Amino acid sequence: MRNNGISRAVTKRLPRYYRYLTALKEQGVERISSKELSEKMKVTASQIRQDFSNFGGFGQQGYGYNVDYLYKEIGKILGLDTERKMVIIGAGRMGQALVYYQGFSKRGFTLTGIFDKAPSVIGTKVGDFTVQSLDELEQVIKDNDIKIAVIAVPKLAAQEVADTVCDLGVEGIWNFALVDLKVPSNCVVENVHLVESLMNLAYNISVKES
Amino acid sequence: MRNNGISRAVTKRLPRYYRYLTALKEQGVERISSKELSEKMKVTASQIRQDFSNFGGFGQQGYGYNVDYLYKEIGKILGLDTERKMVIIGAGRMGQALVYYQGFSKRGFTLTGIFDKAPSVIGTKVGDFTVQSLDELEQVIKDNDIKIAVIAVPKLAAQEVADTVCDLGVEGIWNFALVDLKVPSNCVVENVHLVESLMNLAYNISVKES
DNA sequence: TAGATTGTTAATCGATTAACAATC
DNA sequence: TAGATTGTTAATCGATTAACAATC
Repeated sequence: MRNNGISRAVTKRLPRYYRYLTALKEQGVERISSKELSEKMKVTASQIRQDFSNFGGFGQQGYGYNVDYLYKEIGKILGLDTERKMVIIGAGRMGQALVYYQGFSKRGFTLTGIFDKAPSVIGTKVGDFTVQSLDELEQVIKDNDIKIAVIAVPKLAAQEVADTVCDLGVEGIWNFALVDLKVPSNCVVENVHLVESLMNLAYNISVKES
Repeated sequence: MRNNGISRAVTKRLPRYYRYLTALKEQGVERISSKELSEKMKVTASQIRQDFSNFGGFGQQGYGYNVDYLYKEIGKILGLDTERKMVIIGAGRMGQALVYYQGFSKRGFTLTGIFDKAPSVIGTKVGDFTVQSLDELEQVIKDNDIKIAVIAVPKLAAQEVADTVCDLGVEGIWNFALVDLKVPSNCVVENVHLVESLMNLAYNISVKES
């Protein structure tokens, strides 16, 4: 992938564009203008054109955007054309739920294993996977070119796990633990802080009531 | 709750403030200045003061902020002082995982039931709960003053569920389905779109590699 | 060609940061 | 009182929207 220097405000919108384009493709729509897409997505047409132009622009004057082409290009930008292997660390409820979670594999994310340190869960089955000991993690990451580690351990254990996997060459951490992880620059973190999302909901309910 | 008109950029940061204040309280810290907090949280002190001043300001010149007081006030703003009952709709993997998810109950969110329409799961146990039929949902929501519905059904079923619960007076939807829900103005939605979060991670990995 | 719609430049709006007077 | 630190105003920066020439 080439381009950096593109603002986070823009890149955060890409997955949503991708989702709408997926739907359009499924519906057999061939082309779409920024205006039509803006109506569907409830954003301005200007923003759509501005966003895409960051990556060079994918449209054609007088025509609009070819859905299939745009879909593929955004997929490439998002790095969905590369298969990335990942492991889940922590076989608690969240870790287990993520094993079963669809939507990964469709998008080039391949789950390779799930790990825990508790002897009581090591060796148990979770879907098609057998929970492995954390002691095996190093070997598995090295042997399988694992790119993503999903951290689903309690918050007090999370930083240590992050240190370990970054050391082992993992490039990205999908963090479900409620802490801000410190990672070296070779590693990026994406947080999923569920409680904070729920608090935002609570806030918005409170405001609405006021 | 009183104030609206506060920008989303600000309110989205409140849960993170709350998290840091919880930790400070646990550590027995009594007071903190915007400068100290800014160093911990890696934001500017200016932003912290600006954010809090939206709600009237909680500090004292020359002293800083009283941790306990600030913690309580932000809790109030977030609506965490009110107990809110919620139901989970969809007893698939995600719905089940959310039943077990800690962190709710600590924050004033009380789970009251889990529902599904598939006869094969109705009646089965998930933790302390028995999965109920969707047919019972209306009665349960009405009888128990349910404020929040967690939608954890497949995307094609999500809008219909949303229509139903909004009709029944639910005030907020915590949506795990990968669709943008249309809801009336008496209802607010907070989305948790996991695949999109994972795509953001993939993007950031791609950029880093470039 | 005429109409449509892009990509891009310019204008506006909002959010963040800096500065400082007020005051504990 | 003197020092510290707030709340707030002003300055800057960035993101969004509007406008339009370029062009398919």
